[in-house]
Amino acid sequence: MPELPEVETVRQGLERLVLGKKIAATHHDTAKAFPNAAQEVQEFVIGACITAVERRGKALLLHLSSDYTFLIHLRMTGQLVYRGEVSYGAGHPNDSLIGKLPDKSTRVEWRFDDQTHLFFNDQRKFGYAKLLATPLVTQDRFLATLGVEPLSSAFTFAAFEQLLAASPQRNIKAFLLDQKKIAGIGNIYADESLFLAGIHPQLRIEKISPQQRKRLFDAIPFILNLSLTQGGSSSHTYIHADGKKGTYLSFAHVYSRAGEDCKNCGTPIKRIVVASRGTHYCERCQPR
DNA sequence: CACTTGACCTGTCCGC
DNA sequence: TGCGGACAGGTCAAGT
Repeated sequence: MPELPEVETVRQGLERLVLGKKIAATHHDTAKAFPNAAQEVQEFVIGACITAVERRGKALLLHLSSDYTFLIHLRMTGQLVYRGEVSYGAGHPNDSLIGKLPDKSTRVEWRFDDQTHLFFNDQRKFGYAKLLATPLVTQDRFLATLGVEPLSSAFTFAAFEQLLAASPQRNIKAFLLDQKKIAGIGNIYADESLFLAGIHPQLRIEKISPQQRKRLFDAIPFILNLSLTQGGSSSHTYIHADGKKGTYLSFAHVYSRAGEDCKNCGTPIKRIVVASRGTHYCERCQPR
């Protein structure tokens, strides 16, 4: 569920909380979550400092002073949570923080030399944190094929139209979810941007009018930025780097609102399956 | 080759 | 209350 705004919010939190910290130890539970050899970790991680925190699509990059980089993907339920020495008691204003760490969902733990910790928690074990030599990061199979960043200056209407023109037969929702076209849109923001653009999620791209294309092009950065200003969307598994929750879903237009009234016209929001994903839309505002 | 589908996991919620 | 089944979405390998 972490999509671009959630991952970017985590990135900003990590930049504030762990930039410059020196790694004293690491611990991990499964080879899948952290596939590197112990020898490699000992040599390039222990004693190294975090020099930069970058985001590409939904992936995070923790650059180290050793010229190695952790490529971290949260996938569905991954969380990166920093804990200092402070412990919050019940009833404290920060009681929205998830509980004591590490817990049974902890996959990786980084301990810094000031005795604070960064935890990578992942209930469903889809995510990973892998160590790569920094010059090889851009060659990673996932990163190398990622599409345009929708909040960058490279995402122009001309570029968007060119991408659409290359997939005339595809339905628009599957296109939006394809990270090789545009990087960072997931199920929530695909549904929300299609609602704002008034486009049916199953509409084939060749059937989308020039006006609708422009509305969709405008809606994508609009909705991503709106969510970003709210600190990302919230579900029971998404959490900030400091352990607090986001708020966006509380005012989603269609996502997760099946059966509820459309905020535009009052028609009940429908839920269908498109590209194997739950898909929410208003059949009146988003005609086929 | 472009695209679609099922698998990967585990916790939660709903109906019986 | 317990239990089975649907559901949650990001990406990749396998299939069309």
